[in-house]
Amino acid sequence: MSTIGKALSLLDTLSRLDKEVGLTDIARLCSLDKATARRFLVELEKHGFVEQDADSRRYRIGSAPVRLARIREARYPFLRVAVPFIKTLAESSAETVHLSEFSGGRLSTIHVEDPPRAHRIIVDVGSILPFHATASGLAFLAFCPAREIDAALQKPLEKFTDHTVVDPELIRALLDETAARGFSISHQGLEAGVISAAAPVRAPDGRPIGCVAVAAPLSRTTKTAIHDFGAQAIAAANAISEKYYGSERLTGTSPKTRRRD
Amino acid sequence: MSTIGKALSLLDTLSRLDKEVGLTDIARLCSLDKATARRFLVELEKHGFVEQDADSRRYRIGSAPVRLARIREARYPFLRVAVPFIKTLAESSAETVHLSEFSGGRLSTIHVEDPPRAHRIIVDVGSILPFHATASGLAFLAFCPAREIDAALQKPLEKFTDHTVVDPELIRALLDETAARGFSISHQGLEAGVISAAAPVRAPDGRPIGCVAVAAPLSRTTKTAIHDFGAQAIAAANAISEKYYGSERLTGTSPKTRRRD
DNA sequence: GCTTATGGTTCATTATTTGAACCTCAGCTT
DNA sequence: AAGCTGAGGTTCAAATAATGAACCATAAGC
Repeated sequence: MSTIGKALSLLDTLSRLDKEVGLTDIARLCSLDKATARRFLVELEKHGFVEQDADSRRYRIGSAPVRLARIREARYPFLRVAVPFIKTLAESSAETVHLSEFSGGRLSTIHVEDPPRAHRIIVDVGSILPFHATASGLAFLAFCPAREIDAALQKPLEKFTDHTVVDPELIRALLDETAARGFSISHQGLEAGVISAAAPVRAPDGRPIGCVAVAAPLSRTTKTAIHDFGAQAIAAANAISEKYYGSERLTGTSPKTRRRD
Repeated sequence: MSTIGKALSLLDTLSRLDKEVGLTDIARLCSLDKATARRFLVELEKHGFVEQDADSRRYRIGSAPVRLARIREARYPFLRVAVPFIKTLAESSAETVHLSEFSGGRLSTIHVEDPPRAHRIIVDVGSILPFHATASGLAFLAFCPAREIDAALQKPLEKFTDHTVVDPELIRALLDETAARGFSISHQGLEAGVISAAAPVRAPDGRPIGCVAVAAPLSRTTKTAIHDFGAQAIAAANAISEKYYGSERLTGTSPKTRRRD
């Protein structure tokens, strides 16, 4: 892997920890030599991507990404456009609704809206959604070109719960079902006791860019209810897509041409 | 410079362009070979930091920073804490108020609130604020350790307008004045016809982390008014600092120890 | 159909990255 | 207090990855 790739992976690793870490820890977590990790951290710090606490000497994500994110959102306001729809859906479903985006080969949660009730599913911003074990992952994959599905299913598939489907052929069946229905269902795929439904937000060329997902406690969720959530997720996802690309393409370059896949 | 540094500089350069650019342009702008620029872009793209438009083949900032920024803001909610104060100040002053943050050796605008009137100063999110030529820059420097002031004044100081002060000794006088008064004034330092006042947001150890600035058209701004803006900027900056570090230090590591400078 | 752009690729040369061993310091144990 | 442990940080020869001139492919303009 290139040096840049390793440094960005370090940054990624750092971002997934829920606390600041020391040099030795981050080096171990990234399987890097301490000296190498340090050089990366120093270089990343120079550019504001990490910060070192003056007292504890531990490292954390810096503020440079905040600047970049604001520029990105000013030009491609995915969150700004999507969040109102997520909010509405969280209210109408009275369950946790989260929005994910595909980036760097993975699907990550970029926004969460909690419903105003005590018993609800907790999803963290920044968490990674495995393709085979989450409603979002399945909804995303189901609308990807075949070769991307193949690639995803060739990787080792972790069994998170007793219910996680890890047989590639069974997953393909789920994907077909999802593609036909327009939304996916994950029945305790990542965590026991949680059921969720998700639908992809798609670019004008059909390629998915992220997902809208509703997550509910299995105990209070009927088959009818989850199908209803799925239908609502489709509606929200399509509304986001329309609004995002509708206003976006005004500044875009050539909306007509269609990529070959 | 290290490879990582060069790649991050490329990312920075890309973020400062107000449109997508092609490979040849970005390579030229970064003084890199085309092949090198391309390898950087591919690597950055793998991690979601840049995106390539499928049609035009041009590059833009990707969505990875959005994820990182949300994690950073969830843990160190500078924007979330600061924005309400900036909004209030924009209303009470009826002028443009912007918030900057020190990151990667530079002071960059991270939020702007426009007042509801037609004739106002425009500030862009992401713009860099030169230390010697802006109210924010002066307010920041004035509260930095002496050696950082020296370092800043040793660099070539660009003369943006006829009024830009570029003599290091005169700037030192402005900094002393700023330190004594608590806020800085920039009289057409960066752009003709604009006057602004700024105050630093400071960490518990006294080190500034960013600035609150009010920018107004010179034509309608009296000396009394600009001093009033300055006083309001101090109040806002202190309120931000208190709220930010007040809640922050609960999860922090060791609030008592004081760094030596 | 030629010219001149563009984006993208190759591979021998070159410069950077790498990491084992090292230092220093703070806290803990005996 | 001496010794130990593990932290962050540094060094420099060896190993590896970055580099860029020259290349190809394609598209637009003439």
